[in-house]
Amino acid sequence: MTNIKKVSELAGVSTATVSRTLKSPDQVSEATREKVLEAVKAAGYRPNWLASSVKSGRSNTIVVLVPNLVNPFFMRIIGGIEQAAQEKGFSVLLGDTQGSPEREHEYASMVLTNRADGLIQLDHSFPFSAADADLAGDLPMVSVCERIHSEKKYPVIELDNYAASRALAHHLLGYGHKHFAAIVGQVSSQIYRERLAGIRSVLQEEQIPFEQSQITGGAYTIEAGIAGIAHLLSLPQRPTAIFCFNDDIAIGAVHAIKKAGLRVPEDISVVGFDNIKVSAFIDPPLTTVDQPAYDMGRRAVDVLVSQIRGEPLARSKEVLPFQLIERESSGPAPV
Amino acid sequence: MTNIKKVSELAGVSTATVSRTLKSPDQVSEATREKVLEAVKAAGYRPNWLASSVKSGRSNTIVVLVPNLVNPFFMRIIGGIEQAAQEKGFSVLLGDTQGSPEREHEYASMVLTNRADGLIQLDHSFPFSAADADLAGDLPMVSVCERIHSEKKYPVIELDNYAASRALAHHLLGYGHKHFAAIVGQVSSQIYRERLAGIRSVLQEEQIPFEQSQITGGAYTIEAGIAGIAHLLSLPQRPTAIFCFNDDIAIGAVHAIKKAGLRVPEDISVVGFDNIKVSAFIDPPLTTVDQPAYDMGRRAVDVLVSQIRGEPLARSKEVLPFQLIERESSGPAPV
DNA sequence: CTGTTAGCGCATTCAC
DNA sequence: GTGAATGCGCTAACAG
Repeated sequence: MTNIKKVSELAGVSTATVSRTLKSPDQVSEATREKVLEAVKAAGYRPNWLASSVKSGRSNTIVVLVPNLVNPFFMRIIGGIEQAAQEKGFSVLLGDTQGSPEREHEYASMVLTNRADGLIQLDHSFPFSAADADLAGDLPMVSVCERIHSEKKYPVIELDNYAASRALAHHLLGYGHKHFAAIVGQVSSQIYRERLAGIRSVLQEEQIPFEQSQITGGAYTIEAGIAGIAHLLSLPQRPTAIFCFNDDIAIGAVHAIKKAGLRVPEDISVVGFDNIKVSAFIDPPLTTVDQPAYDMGRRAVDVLVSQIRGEPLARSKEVLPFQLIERESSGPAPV
Repeated sequence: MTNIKKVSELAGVSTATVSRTLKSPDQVSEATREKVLEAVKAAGYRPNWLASSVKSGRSNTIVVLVPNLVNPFFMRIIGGIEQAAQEKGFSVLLGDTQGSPEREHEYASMVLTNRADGLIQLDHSFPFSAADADLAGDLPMVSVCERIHSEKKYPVIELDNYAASRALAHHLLGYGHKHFAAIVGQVSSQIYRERLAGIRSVLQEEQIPFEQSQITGGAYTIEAGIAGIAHLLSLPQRPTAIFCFNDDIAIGAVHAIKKAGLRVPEDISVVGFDNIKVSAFIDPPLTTVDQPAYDMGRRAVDVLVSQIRGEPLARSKEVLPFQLIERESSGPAPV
């Protein structure tokens, strides 16, 4: 272990001077600076990050809690987080929770133990358990996509889900659809409520019924899309247009519809949310709502870091713009 | 900041006793243990991770270098890494390099500065630059999928690419194909060479020509698959079977072939590598080679952690089994 | 501009 | 079984 002391001896100066040479070179004379830098090089010295962090009390690290690593939508968010974090001198600790409260708790505790300075929550079950009530006290935390259930207000970066689902509904209405259905993701969530409310508001304006039996699903997975179609095709009134609450669900739905011998969009139109990469390349390409995932990640870091620095935050809710991407999985209602 | 001293005062004992109560409770009498634990609870004390790590000199953290977060294959590996790391008490720092040598360098340096104890490389360009020659000296490091170019031998967890591509080639030969092509990923890589060698070996046995003009591509992306098809369809002799070097390329290829008015597999068979989730649900479902990504991640952690602990490693190369998944994107050669 | 001193929070000697 | 003292590696305050 080559430490600062060894370098100081090598350069014939004090350890303080070595430290200064590296942290604030302008406080050191040209001559000694050169001497020190040479010694640093000769010794192959790198300052021990752990030691500096103990002093400052800050780890310049943030934890990202994500329910599922394989969802490309989350990963695009994390890409934005990573980029922004690096620009600000922060590292990213990955917290794959798999939806487990114990794991969430464990990762959240890292902030309490100075292992990290703050938390970005891509899941939405915080505060996880009763055991975390204390812990939730004063954590620097930002939520992406989903508001956090807690007395304390945490900032949130989200999409205008209400408006986005209204846009999708109008898009499908424009094609003359009258029989709708939805395959949703996690039910106990803000997203679920807002998107459903958006759809309902439009259909009510048009006096089109939308019953509970037309809503199915429960997970953001391809399998949920397949199972959802199985259910919906068994209904007495088969829907001609289906809202899928993310693109994975939509991919499963398209797959199942085609497997059942029906066509997309001639028999059934399918629309999704997220605009993941592959959505443009399946058959048919998916009509979906583009979410600026990368930017959401970047903004989350901005907000979190100012929280960590104790700066007052301008607004606690940030709504990013969406974009309706019309592709070929939606079309005129069958006659 | 509630520190160990505050707790010791609250419990009326020394800081050493508090420390012991938490680290090795059996060295403390029942009575004082209870007293201390009560004080810990009352103060809401959590040991400062940074401080303990300075002492031990180990951060129990590993860095994962990944070229691209959106590739679901990598993310499955990282899922395995995360799981195994957590079981062993390690945290995972995410290093999204985007293929940039500067970033790779920066992340690799973290190990030198005690910010992390070791490195898992999912990319394969180490040692990144000349500047890293020193750095490469004695880094605990494991490579997944791809051997590292360096004098020093680093352990590697990989697939038997040679055998896997031979299996694919035999599969296609069994369907009577005689005109082959390949859309490859990164060219300067072990994977490229091994897979191509596997294909070549089988085709040579059958006296089937395989020229350089039948090999195209250069990136592991959907776009590369599309561009590859554009090239291959322009050849005088159109191939009837195409090896894609990952599923993303294959998805692009299938998309482009259908867009050109041809059918998969009736006109052209397409096979991939990786078996990412969505491959089973596109139209047609993809014939591909399943790589045990999750297990690869787990094994990588096993090997890395024993390296960190200074244990001698049994073997420096570990080859995991593959599985040929036959689906509907491959079929009889057109007559 | 530079060296000395002190201390971050904790864990590990070594005494008792 | 417990406490006092020491030091991890580094940086900040204070002298000079």
